[in-house]
Amino acid sequence: MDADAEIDHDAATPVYQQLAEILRARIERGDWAPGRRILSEAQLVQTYGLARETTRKALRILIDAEILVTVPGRGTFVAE
Amino acid sequence: MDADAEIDHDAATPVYQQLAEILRARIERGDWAPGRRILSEAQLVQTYGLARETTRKALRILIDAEILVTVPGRGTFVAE
DNA sequence: ATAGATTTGTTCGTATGTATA
DNA sequence: GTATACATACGAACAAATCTA
Repeated sequence: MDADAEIDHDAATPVYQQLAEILRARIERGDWAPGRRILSEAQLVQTYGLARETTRKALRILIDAEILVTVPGRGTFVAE
Repeated sequence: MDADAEIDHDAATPVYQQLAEILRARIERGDWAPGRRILSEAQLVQTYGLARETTRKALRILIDAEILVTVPGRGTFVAE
C-alpha cells in the first residue's frame, strides 16, 4: 500500500486494513518521526472520509504492532 | 422544537439536533439578546442531562449557522 | 502578581444501534 | 450469519485562554 494511496471502498481488502497500511507506509516514509504525534482520530476521519470506528480499527492494528502508541487526552504517537 | 421542550432520548431525531433546536428557539424567544453569553457547556450538560460531546455537537450546529460564537476561556455568545 | 477557578478546545476510551455486503 | 462500516452518545483526561480573588 502506497503512502499516498486513497481508500477504495470497493476493494476486497477491508477499509480499515487499507488505512493501516497507508499509515504504516507514511510512517516508514518519515512523515512522522518516532515520538512525534500523528494526525488525531478526528483528522484521520476527515482526511480519509471514514467513520471514527473504522479509523480506530486501523490504529488498533498499528498499536498492536507496537508502531503507534495512544495517550488519552493527548493523541497518537509514533513509537520510539 | 419548543424552547421549553425536553430532550427525548427515544425520539428518532438525534439528541444533539433536539438540543440545537431548543437553543435556537430560546434565542429567538429572546432568552439571550445578541452579544450576550448563553449558558456554559458545563451548565448545558447539567441542565439538559447530556454528555459534553453531545452538547458541543448541538452548539456546533448553531455556530455553523452563525447564530452563536464561541470565545475560548470566555464562553459562548449570541451572534450580533 | 499569582494562584485558583472557569470555560472552551482537543483527544482517546467505550458502548450501542443500524445498515450492508 | 458474520464481518464491515457508519452514526450516535456517554466518559475521562489534558491543554490553553480568560477571569477573579
